[in-house]
Order: sequence, then structure tokens, then C-alpha cells
Amino acid sequence: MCGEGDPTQVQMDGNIGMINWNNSHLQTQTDAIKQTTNNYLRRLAILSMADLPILQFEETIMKAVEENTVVVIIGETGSGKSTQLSQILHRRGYTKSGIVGVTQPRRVAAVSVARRVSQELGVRLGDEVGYAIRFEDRTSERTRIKYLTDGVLLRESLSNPELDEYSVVILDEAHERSLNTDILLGLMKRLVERRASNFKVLITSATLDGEKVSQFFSECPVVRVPGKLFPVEIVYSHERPVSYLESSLATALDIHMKEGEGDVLIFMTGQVRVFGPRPPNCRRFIVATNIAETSLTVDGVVYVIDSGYVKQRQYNPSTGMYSLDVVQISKVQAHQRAGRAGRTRPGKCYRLYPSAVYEDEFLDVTIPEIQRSSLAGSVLYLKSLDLPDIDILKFDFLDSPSPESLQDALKQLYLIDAIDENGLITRIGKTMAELPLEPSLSRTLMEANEHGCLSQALTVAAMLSAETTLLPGRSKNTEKKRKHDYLDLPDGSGWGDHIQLLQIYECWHQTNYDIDWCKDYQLQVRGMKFVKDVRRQLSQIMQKIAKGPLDVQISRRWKESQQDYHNLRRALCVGYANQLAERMVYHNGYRTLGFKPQVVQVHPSSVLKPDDEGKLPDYVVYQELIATSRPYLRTVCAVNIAWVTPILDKVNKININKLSGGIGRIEEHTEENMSDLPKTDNVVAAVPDDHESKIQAARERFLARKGKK
DNA sequence: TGGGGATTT
Repeated sequence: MCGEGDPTQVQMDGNIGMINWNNSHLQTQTDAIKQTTNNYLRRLAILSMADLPILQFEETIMKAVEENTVVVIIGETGSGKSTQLSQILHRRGYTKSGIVGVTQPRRVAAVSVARRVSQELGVRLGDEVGYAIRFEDRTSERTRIKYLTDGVLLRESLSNPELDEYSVVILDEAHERSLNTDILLGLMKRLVERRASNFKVLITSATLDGEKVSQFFSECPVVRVPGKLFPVEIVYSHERPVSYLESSLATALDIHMKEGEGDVLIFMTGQVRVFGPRPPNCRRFIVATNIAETSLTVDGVVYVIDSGYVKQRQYNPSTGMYSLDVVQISKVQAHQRAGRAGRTRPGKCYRLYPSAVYEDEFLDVTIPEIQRSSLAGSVLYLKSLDLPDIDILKFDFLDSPSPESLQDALKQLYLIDAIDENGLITRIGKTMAELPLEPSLSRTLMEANEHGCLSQALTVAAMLSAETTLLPGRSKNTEKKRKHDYLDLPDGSGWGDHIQLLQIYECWHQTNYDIDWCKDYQLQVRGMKFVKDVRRQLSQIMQKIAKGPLDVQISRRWKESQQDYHNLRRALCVGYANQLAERMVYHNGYRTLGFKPQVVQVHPSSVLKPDDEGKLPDYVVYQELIATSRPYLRTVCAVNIAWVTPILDKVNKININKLSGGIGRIEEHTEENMSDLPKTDNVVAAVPDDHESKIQAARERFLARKGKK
């Protein structure tokens, strides 16, 4: 919870005398000054706040921890669990035999909570208390309490599956059910059996589902710690509004006229730009998405307006398509939203839906991310752990993904050579897992390295990893007189968006990474810097894997050579074999291959160019298939049919039962029966229906024509 | 010619 980072919430520590870490640092005057400042901050913090609820439960918690390997702690907002649990364990000696690691789903939380704890203990950040997030490891040999993102802990467990250096792992904010935390939950379950004698796991959750987690960990104890929230009055609507926008506006104005002081936080599904007449005096109205449920804390909020909806990204494993849907929130989310009204004093939450809807229609908990995402990356990760006792299809998840989703992941991994036809991880797959990239990009890098275009592929991979959209939108009304227009940027030479991204970065490189150049072309500076960081990291990892220097330097002469980016595009084709589409015969629509076929369009923002006859390339690979107003291929690259043919052969050979480990999971076949199955087109993953077989026939005619050329 | 919630290695 963000609340534990508030400067006002600090422990009244009765055990200060036990903490004597800082004595050794008082060597120089500078250190002394810092120390004085730290002490001052600390005293200030201690004075400003009464004790946190969790400290009253110290004995209860410690008794549970001493008697059990796994303990679930349910602590509402403001209980102090994120900052205090690690310190309690430290006081009780658990940092003598190893590190106390605390995972967070978000980078900012890991950093801010670590900073907070180091202040409370009066030590320098990075010494006894540190944090580790991507690109930033602020820990040292002295570090005993380590905050880290769940993703970083997963990375660590790749090289050290037993997590030997940790005496305790605390999975914080488990109720958010982030993909990585869910995988860690499964791994912890295995680990506590293997390291029962010297390892403890604490799982903290803000809400309800403690019993479920307890059952998952063989009925481990659940300790409930009250939060420090003020009461929040819930006000339901009598009916669902026709327009949520109008309704929330009306409610907001109503609050403004009738209610006392305090800001208003409005949860909507997307960006809104309404609120015309500004109220005469100063009351803030904050319109937010679900970002305000977790990441963002706004002080001074007393009123919350909850639309009851959220925009959620979902993945359909049968079509490989993502969609962004407006869905009803869960009870847990509604609870979180309401809680935002009670942080500073008693508040009110206006729910724009009737209580019957809440009771009858809302799910108890949010559908975990693991059931809404493509799992290729996670499955590859689990396979690469190479734990003989872990079978991915039987992996013990708190909430299992659907068999379809797991099979989809296996198919994808097979098509890009990460696993073999028996579902066993290949040498290629093993290497891929070491790269902090989605499998398609990892595979692309490896292929590129074989064909002398690693440097280009590194750039493409880094550009695609950018957090935000780098390129400016193509709106016509922003014709500001700038030095340059984004239209002056390279256009991918007709080959598509990956190539354009490569060319843009190379241009930036030629300016010696000039920030003003980014601004001139309306490229997001922060995004471009991030790309540079990622590229450096990827280069290092690739060299480490290769155990020697590789050519990762950016060529300064791309303009001079008339490249068709042949090798790079081929590498992309190999890497994105699971995301391949074929153009329709008579128009520029595409049909996806390898999934249940979908007819899709190239996104209008693409720089892919048609030929003289107005036709787009026969085959493309795509970065993303997303259904918005229509299904679109986003970020595409033209590839050659010669590279595609072997992939299609592979698609046709997929035997999902073998991929799943030979044991039929859907049909109850015996293993012998499986191995008897002929490797013919009859074993295609998706049996074509009549419509599809027509498409198939048309495609064959098309291919035949192509072949004659 | 379209629209975009939030994360992370």
C-alpha cells in the first residue's frame, strides 16, 4: 500500500536500543552530518505519528512465524505491513541467517518503501536496507532487508532457484495478483518444502481472500491486522446511470454543493476532459483510472465516486488476440476504491450502481492477471528453471490458467524453437529465458546473432520494450511550427514498423543521443532514454551468454548501403513465427496463421507500404494483434515467403498432446497411443471448419500461383 | 486511416 510510505506514518519504536547498525558509519564529518539529518528525520517521523496497528500484533505475528513456515498477514491500508514486517523480523533475529526480501509489484513502491525503512532504522539506503529494481541495484554485502520487485526476484531465482541467501521472503500486495507474484506463490510453495528448516514465507494481502491463500499453503495461519482507515460511508445509486460521465458530473456537483471540505476522487475507465465551469472556491476534483487504486495516492480525498467499471486488457488464447474491454470491477476493487476516501478523515463513497448489483453481479475478487495474459514468457521461464519436480501443465498455481492458455503458450514456444515437439526446453529456449524480453524478441536476437545483424536486432528489441509509445500521434490538428516534423523521420523504407524503429534509433545515435533532437521530432525523451538503457542491458546479457565480445555497435553508415534489411527481417520472421499473417488474395486484409484464423487489418499507424499495384506484402510478422474498433495488427514487418514456408510446415505438425508432455490432458489417451499418432496434417491444432477450409483452399491456390512466378 | 487501463524482467 502506498500509505505506508506516508511521512506521517511511522512506528513508535520501543526497541531503538536494539538497532546499532549506524555506529560504524560515523567516520567522516559528512557522514556525521548525514547521520544527524537521518536522526532528525527519524525523530520527526516518530514524533508525528502514533504507533501503527501492526506493532500491536508483533507477538501474535512472531508466534505464528516461529511455529509455521508460511504465514498469511491480512492488513488493510495503513496497517504498516509493508514497512514494519521486515523490521519486526529483523529485530527478532531473522536477518542473522539471511536476507529478509520483500517483493513489490511496482518499482516505485520498492524504492519508496525501502527509503522509508532505511530512514526509520536510521541507516543509509543501500547499506543494511536496500532495494533492487531493473537497472538499479542499491544493495551491498551489508544489506539485510531488501525490497525488490517481484520480477527481480523471479530473475534471481533463475540463477539461484533455492534462494539460499534469503531467510525470509515476504510477498507483499499479493491481493493484487500480479502475474509475477502468482508465479512466485507457486515457486514458494515448492521452496518451503525443500527449505523448511531455514526459510520462512510471509504473504500479505489487503483483503478477503486470506483463507484461499491459507488453503493453498496447507492451512497455514492467517493473522489479521486492522488498518488505520477512517470509516467510509457507502452511498449506492438506485439504478445504473445511462451516462456514467453525466452521472459522475452530477454527483460531483452535488457533493460540491452539499458536502463539507475535501477533495473528490472520481474513478472512470479512461481519460475524460469534461468539468467545464470551475467551482468558485477551491475543491479539487480528480478524475482517475484504476491507477489511483494502487499506484497513486492523492492526499486530501474525502469523497470517492466509483463508476464500477474498469478497462482491462484480456488475451484470447485461441485467436492470439488482445482486447481492451470495459468490465465490471470486483468487490475487492470496489473496496479499495472506497478506502481512498478514508485516509485522512471519515469519508463517503458514492457508488454509481445499486447495492444489488454489487452483491449479485460483482465478482468477489479481480480475475488474476495470469488468467488474462499470454503465458509464453512465463511458461518458458518455468521450463527454464529445469526443476525435475515441476511439470508446467500441473504447476501448482493459486488460480490456474486455462488449459487452452497453457497450450497456446506451448504452441508459441514450439514455433520459435524454445521447446521441442515433446515440450522439452531446447538449448535455444534456455538461452532465451535469460533475456529480459518476451520470447519472440529473445528468439529474434539469437537468430540475428547467427546472421550478423545482432546490433540492429538489439535496437529493435529495445525500442519495442519502451514503456510508452515513442512516436507522436498522427493527429492533423497539431501542425505546430516545429523545427522538424515527425514526418521527416525515417519511414522504415517500406518494410514496416520494426525497421522504422531501428532507423529512428540509429538517427538518434548519430546525434550522439541528443535530447533536443528527440524534442525536435516529438519523440518522448524519457522513453528514448529507457530504450538506451534496455539496449545496453541486452547487449551485456548477450555478451555474457556468448562468453565473449559481440558486435553490438551501431553502424554509422546505414544510409550509404542500400540495405533491404534482409537478415534482420529474416531474424524477425524466425522470432515471430508465432505471430505471422498472410495477405488475403484480393485485398490488403491479412489472415493470421498459427491461431484460429482471424481476418485482420494492418493498423493505420503502420508505415508498411504497398507495392506499385497497391498491394501490401504477402506475409508479415506482427508485434501485437489487438481488437479495438476492429482487429488490428500493430507494428508489422514484411517477410519473405521462403522464410515462411518452413514455419507453416511446423504449424501443421503441431501435436498438442506431445507438446503437453505426452500425457493427453484434454483427451485421456495413453502415452502409447500418442506416440502412434501419425504426424500428418490431420493433427493440426485447430481442425478447419467449412469456412476455414475454403480459406485454406484459396490459400493453396494462391501459394501455387506464387510458386509459378 | 484509428483511439490507448495498469504493471514488470
